[in-house]
Amino acid sequence: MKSFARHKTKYGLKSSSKRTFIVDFFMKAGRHFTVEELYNEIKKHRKGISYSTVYRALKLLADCGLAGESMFGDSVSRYEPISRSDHHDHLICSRCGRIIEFENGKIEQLQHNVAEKYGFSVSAHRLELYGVCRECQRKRRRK
Amino acid sequence: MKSFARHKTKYGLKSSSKRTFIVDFFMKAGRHFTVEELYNEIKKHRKGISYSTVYRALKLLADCGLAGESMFGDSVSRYEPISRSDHHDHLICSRCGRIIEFENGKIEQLQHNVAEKYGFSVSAHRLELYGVCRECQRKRRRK
DNA sequence: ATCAATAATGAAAATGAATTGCAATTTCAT
DNA sequence: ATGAAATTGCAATTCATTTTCATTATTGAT
Ligand SMILES: [Zn+2]
Ligand SMILES: [Zn+2]
Ligand SMILES: [Zn+2]
Ligand SMILES: [Zn+2]
Repeated sequence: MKSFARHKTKYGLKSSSKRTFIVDFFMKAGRHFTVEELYNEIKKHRKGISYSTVYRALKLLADCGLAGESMFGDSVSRYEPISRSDHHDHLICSRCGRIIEFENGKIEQLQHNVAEKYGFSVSAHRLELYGVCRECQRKRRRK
Repeated sequence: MKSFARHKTKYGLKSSSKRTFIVDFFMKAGRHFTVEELYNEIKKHRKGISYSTVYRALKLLADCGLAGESMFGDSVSRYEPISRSDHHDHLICSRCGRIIEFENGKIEQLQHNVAEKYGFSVSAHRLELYGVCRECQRKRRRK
């Protein structure tokens, strides 16, 4: 990832094949991971990378702004790659864990209005809709 | 609280003056508390109530649907009394911790539309705007 | 009032994810 | 190649949450 290289210089980091592997894998995957999920996934593809290293790589990406960190109510942090100014919110299936991303300009605008009304200077927000996804609803019906 | 008494019966609970005190205090306070905050607050008004008891009372209220539980990104659960069908969302000041509640019907409607589009059956949602509140912005300017 | 059954309580221990300390290893500019 | 500095693995620590368990309190029945 070119942008990670940029940050690497900026923060005086040294390169490491392990971290590179983690970063590449994560950025390419383009989906959400807990530290443990990413650790387990990476373990399948390359031996000898510890949990700590995965953890620190994700933290680093989050600090660099290349990864977003969020907790969907279960006290476990989840990370996802941030392409570049691609904001989105989440639909989370309580049954199967599926995470769907969406973006709604009108909602964003209305949020802005609300913040303005209270004199708030908003730097971030999160909108999460919890429920049951279409597939899980179907499964349930068939039973 | 009448509704708590109802649930007490339903769940085969016995009454206890300590728990009653906690529940009353919490429901009347009408604001957000972490377990520790409520514990400390209650300690000022009545001796001999342990952290465990406060913790369990809050959990119970949450199970009964009389308290809402949420985590505002700092990995600490916060509880707030739920009057009855009073949904609202939050503005959270990252500097002073102030929590402001708001409700916006248009946003709620748009959320509903989004869920529908993806075939999601939504049971809950959370919308949190993080930033700096009006007061903190003023303080900062004066410095 | 007494008794048994069961819930509530407090204090300590257990949990579980996040985070850190540290010695060993690797990177990299010189 | 050398040394300063970063990276890594593993164990240890942190910190809120949750559970355990011995003790106490509540409730209904006798
Ligand atoms: Zn699902
Ligand atoms: Zn996402
Ligand atoms: Zn503030
Ligand atoms: Zn609230």
